[in-house]
Amino acid sequence: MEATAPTLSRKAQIDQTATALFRTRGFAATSMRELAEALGLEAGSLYSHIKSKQELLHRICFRLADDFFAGFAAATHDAAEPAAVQLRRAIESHVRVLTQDVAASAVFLHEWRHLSEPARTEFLALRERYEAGFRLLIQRGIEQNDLRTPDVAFATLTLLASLNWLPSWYKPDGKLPPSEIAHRLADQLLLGLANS
Amino acid sequence: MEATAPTLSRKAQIDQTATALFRTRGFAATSMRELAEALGLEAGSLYSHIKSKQELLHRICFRLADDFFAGFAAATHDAAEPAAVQLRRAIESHVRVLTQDVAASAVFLHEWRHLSEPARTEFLALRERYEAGFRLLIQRGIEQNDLRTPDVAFATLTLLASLNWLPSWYKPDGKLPPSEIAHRLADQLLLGLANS
DNA sequence: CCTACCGATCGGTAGG
DNA sequence: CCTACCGATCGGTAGG
Repeated sequence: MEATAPTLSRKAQIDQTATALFRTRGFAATSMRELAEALGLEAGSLYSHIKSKQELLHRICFRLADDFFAGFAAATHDAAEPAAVQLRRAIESHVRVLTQDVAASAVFLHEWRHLSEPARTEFLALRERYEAGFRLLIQRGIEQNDLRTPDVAFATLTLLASLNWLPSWYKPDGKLPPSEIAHRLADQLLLGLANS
Repeated sequence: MEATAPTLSRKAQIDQTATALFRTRGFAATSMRELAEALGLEAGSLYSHIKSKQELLHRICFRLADDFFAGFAAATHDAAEPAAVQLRRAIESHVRVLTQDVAASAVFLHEWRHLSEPARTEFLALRERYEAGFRLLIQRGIEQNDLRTPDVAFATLTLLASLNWLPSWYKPDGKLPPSEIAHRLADQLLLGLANS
């Protein structure tokens, strides 16, 4: 019956617990013994479910990357829309992915550098491609006269930076629902803090 | 005569090299043997200059904290100025500290959680106090009718987030001088991306 | 999934 | 600043 608790496969349980530990203690500072203990088993037993510690990090980082790309694609699917509207949708999608699994997002944002090669290089290429998507939206928004900025690349980095700080303070049980957070972030970034 | 290279004390050399390693590889993943090798000596020899690995992290993090506070105090010294002007100065000061030593800034921003207690708690209290300073400026800017935002705490976090992403892409030899970067960041954050 | 273990490496110290 | 070393812990494996 197990009414409330969702039944996760052992592998999914390991992923989830590893994500939480990597987030709070960092990848390098988390030992496989800690992870095993958090799951209530012995260190050696982990290896009947996973190949290595590195594999855990790899799966976390690349699953998130997939989610970000899927969300971006959906947000910009309607080519008839103004770029500024697509940008707003893309911001909301980005926030949705971040808030859906804050722990995994934090690992994605801060622990990717511990990926071993060639995964690390591959990861950076994906991230660059994702940023390029936002850059293009801002560029087109300027051409359509809806946006303005002296430096598109600069503006893109700043925008994503504001969004990516979210996992460091967002609490899933907070009073603001993710959609409202996304809305406010988009407003603040697009309209600024200055009055008129 | 050692014309160009500044003569650093051995301890300062250790700090500097440790900062660079902690930044690129992370605190936990950096071994004292790596650090020693980068300095051209044996691991054991480090301990005639420092007490522990932890001491290195502590010094880096708290020196930066001092710099941020000193800059903020100078930026907001003139109580006769409108809060919005003080805020702009504080943003510029923050960017100046970040760009002055990007490696140390990155360690300050990402490796502080490896501080052992009670330093870690003390550090978080300092950070909270610093954020409160920005929050107050934004609050007063609203009262003086120069700023607007539905949520001051939210706006403060977003603003600092945008600034704090800088060490992850800033290159000291880039074409934009720090003052210009500060100016653009302040503009983008205060005025937004939207046209009119 | 456990027991028992491997070689490697860790932060740090003693003695010079 | 080096040599030589300490106990502890690391990721991972063999065999069951």
